[in-house]
Amino acid sequence: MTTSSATRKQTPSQARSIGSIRRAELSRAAFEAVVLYGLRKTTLEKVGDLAGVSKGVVLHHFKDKGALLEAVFRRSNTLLGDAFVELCKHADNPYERLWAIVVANFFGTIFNRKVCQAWVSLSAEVAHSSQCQRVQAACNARIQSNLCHELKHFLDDEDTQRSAHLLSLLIDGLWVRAGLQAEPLTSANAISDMEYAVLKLLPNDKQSVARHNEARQKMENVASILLGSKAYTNQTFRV
Amino acid sequence: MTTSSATRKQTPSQARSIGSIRRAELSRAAFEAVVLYGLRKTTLEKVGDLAGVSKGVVLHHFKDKGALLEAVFRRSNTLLGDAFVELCKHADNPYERLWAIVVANFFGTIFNRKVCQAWVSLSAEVAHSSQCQRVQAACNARIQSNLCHELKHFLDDEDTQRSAHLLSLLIDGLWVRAGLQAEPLTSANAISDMEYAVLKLLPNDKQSVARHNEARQKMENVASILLGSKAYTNQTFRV
DNA sequence: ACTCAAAACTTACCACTAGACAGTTTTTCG
DNA sequence: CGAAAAACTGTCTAGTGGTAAGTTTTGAGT
Repeated sequence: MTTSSATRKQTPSQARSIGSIRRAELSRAAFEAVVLYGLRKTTLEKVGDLAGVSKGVVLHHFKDKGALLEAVFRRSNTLLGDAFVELCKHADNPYERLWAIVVANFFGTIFNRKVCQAWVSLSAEVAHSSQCQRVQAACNARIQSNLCHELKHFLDDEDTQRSAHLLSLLIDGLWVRAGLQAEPLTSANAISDMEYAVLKLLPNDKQSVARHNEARQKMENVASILLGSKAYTNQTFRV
Repeated sequence: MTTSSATRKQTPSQARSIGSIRRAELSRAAFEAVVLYGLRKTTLEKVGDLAGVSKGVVLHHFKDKGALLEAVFRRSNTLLGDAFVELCKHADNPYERLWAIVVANFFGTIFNRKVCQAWVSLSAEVAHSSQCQRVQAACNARIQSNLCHELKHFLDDEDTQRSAHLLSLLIDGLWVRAGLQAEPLTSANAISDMEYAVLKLLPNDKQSVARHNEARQKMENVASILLGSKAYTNQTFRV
């Protein structure tokens, strides 16, 4: 009773407080602003405008600009993680789960020049916040753990660790490139690069290659249905 | 001030104009500022202070802050390239030249948390400038071409291209990680990751492994002598 | 040595931004 | 209802990027 008095909000149908809703709106608007204008030209006022409120409101919900960007960063990573979880529900074996990870990271809706640029900006911006370093570390650890969980079906312990690490590095590399490179880096290209790496790191006899191919195509299909239908585009990373 | 008049004296052997000297000084100071304070807190005034001049001077030599950061970016990439060229002079075969590329990118003097953080910040900042996109593209092309030139001794054309691409992606990934990760990523770790990748992508029979190992150690030695002695540390990326 | 124009530099200034703050409206709940 | 908490607004300040006008230094031509 006394403990719950801290969170005094209790609208039975709506669990979230207005504050948390606003914070979500604002971090979404902030991400949009970074995508639209670039980090350097993203001001609190523009974020407020995009959310339909005044600049002051932004600072009322986030103690400073850093905290706002921190929230955006956390939110982006969460969404990326969610995409993987969603995709994983339709993956039935190690091959498919492996490709669920890859496809979740590179599917067209969230993998494009502007978004990757924003991601790089945010990462750089947020690097001094120890809070965000933990988020980032947790995110990397999660991806790596997910990769390990699947790769161990194909490799021994030592190689599983190293390969998972390499693949996660490759993912980061592709995101940076996509953000910096002038000519756009398509999802197909990125996934193809990952495929080449996977086939070099894992057993690549004829049968394995075929199963990887099959799994990749299935997850790409699932992704295009899931991310296309579910209004993921409007809700999250629309550009 | 006698000091300022002394610095402005130009010996006939020095062909460079005062302007280009100042620009070099300023871009060096700007890089230092980004490393010290982070991009967000790097102001023209601080850059001026680090270079011992007023803010106005900075804008006199660079039309705006973007142009300054652009110069810093170009300068960094040039220095990285020079390190490779320097190293390459002591490499006598494809193995050693391959490891010259790797070692040049990851040797301790220039590969550390602060510098990588600065690199990521700059990359993100500069992504909108088409001028810098060309610099970046040229830089990537150069690394990839260098890699191809050596890899083709071990692989067919198709695999050479793809492997070179993968390795250059891996380099970017490692730089980003080094910048964002809380716990520092050592040169040894980075080079070890590259080694694992190289051995998976290239022929990895006993003899090849031995020659790679030998080449890696030689280039590491050369690097520690070259970069240590030549005051590279003071001149360029001192932290 | 003198002139004078260009280059280097300084200073004063403007528009805008992050952030603080005090005051006002709206929600929430006893 | 009514008071307290939360949401919100407008205003103010310190700082920042950028401009422009003015001052000093440099150096090439006479």
